[in-house]
Amino acid sequence: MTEGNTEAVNEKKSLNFIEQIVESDLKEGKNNGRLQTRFPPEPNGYLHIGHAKAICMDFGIAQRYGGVCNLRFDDTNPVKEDVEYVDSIQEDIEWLGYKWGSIYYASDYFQQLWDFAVQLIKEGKAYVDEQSAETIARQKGTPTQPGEESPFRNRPIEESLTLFQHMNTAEAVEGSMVLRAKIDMANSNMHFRDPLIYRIIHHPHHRTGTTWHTYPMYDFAHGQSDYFEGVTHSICTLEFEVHRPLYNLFIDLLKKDESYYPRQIEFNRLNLTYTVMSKRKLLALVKEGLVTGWDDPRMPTICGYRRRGYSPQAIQKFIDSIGYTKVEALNDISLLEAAVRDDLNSRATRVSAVLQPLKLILTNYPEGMVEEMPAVDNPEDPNSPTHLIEFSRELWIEQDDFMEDAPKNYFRMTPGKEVRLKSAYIIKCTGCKKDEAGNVIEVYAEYDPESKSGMSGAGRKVKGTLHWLSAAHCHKAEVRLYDRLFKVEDPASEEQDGNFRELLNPESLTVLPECYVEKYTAGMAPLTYLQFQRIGYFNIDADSTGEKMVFNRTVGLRDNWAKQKNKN
RNA sequence: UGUCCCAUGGUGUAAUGGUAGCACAACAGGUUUUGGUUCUGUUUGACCAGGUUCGAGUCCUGGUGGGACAACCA
Repeated sequence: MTEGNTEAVNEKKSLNFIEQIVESDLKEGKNNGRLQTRFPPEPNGYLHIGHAKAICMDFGIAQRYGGVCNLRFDDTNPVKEDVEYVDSIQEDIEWLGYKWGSIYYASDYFQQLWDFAVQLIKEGKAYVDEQSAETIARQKGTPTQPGEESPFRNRPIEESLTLFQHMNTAEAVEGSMVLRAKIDMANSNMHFRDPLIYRIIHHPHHRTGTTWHTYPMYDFAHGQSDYFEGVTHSICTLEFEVHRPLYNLFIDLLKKDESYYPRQIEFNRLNLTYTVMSKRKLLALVKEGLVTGWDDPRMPTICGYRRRGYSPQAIQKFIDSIGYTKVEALNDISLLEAAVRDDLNSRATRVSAVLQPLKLILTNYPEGMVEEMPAVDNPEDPNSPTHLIEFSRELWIEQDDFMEDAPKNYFRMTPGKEVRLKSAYIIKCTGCKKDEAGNVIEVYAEYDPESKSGMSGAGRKVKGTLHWLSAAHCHKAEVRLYDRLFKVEDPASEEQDGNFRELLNPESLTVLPECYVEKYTAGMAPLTYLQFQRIGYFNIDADSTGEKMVFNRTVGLRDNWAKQKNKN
């Protein structure tokens, strides 16, 4: 008999609806058995966690089914786009752990798209409209009322051809004319009511400079770009559902080969409680200085989470847990926090830090004596290394860890009770000193020399265990605590007339400039994953200098005491 | 008075016509040199009405509720 069978390996995970489609397409031999996806961001902002969901789908599904995923910048609107974003997008995808096959730009296809547009004009399927934007909008009708046809709709083909050429010259006046596809002004799908496919823009393009003066719109670029590249599964979010018929229509006009047809599939966006995901709003927060930048640790951007101390694995785990469906969901932030705690529990190095310091004096510990106590880097790892931490007569503990009159279920320092100092001794609290105002300024205790960790006397049961730092052997540090960016659960739904700024949580950032941290952290690089024992997960900020280290709180530890305290 | 999409515990998500399960959250307890981790247990669910079927969360019809669509944005 084989010992310890492989049962666990067979653990079946159900496929999401997109995986099912891909699997069956592959099985049926569609597209000659090819799988090709693309991640198509517009380089007009930094990537946020909603993009991470798309990235995990686009790159992940290609990986799982032996396909390829390319990165394509959807750069058809030079007014909003910039190379700054092109660079940050690549950095963020790589940080998340994905590799693209090739990098493409929609702007690579400007000539092909132009030629296709010319072909449509020649076939009488497109025309230049010289009406104003307002007039065209009015003629569009409404979702419940049909539109009316433009007076230019049936102008001679030659005229449209000439005007289209003119649209691409420096002399063309922005807004004076557009190219429209001639489809059906009465169609119930608004996107079929002679959609605009080219508009005049003189703003220089980040890649093509001033070569072009007229640029294709999304609907005339996206599907065609997919087609030119050979994308088989064009996966996007739900709001593009109504664009799909138009996507297919242009593909049909382009198609030369029965064996290949790209397919658009839509899934639900990622929405998170207590934050916003709209690029417009995130940009406003940055531009107005309401946050420190795109990488402010309170931002839902990839670079924000990175700086906050989230690991790529934690983000992937979260996205895996919320799944892909067609239901418009609002995901609770606690799912994200659970994922990062779970990941960091095995990843983070444990160190001691005191955020709200209170002096503790061990009155029977010899003055001038210093011991080095071994501390485990990560107790989750059986092979974890240890490091040494100095112990002496004067220590820092947390203010929260002492209470003069304590309730019964308080396991920490209170006169007459014993607690353990982690990795050191069991001590008994003997009293405290207060200032005139009654604030506790020093706590006193006696240590039991027989109870040092590792000695036989250390075995006795003591309910509370505290972290500590030797006052003479630690470093000062600044610690930044972060809370939810918005004070309401769903700012997007509660905002009215752009007042989302008023919904910001005024206490989303708390800076503690006078904290203490173990010397062990001194040589560590920014982005090191740490756990401040008994407090939470923290990360070293890039603002750290040799003089003073700066830490960001990623997420607190689960805190059952806080819950109990509130019940008392 | 349109077209399309969606509806399973508090939240998110499974099941592919055959015992409604999982994760998070919540609650109770065991273990613990982190009030962490871990382990055990508990509470909570099919939008409504019809129909098809031996059998419907699943298929059909009609309602109800939510969302998307009227940018020279993507």
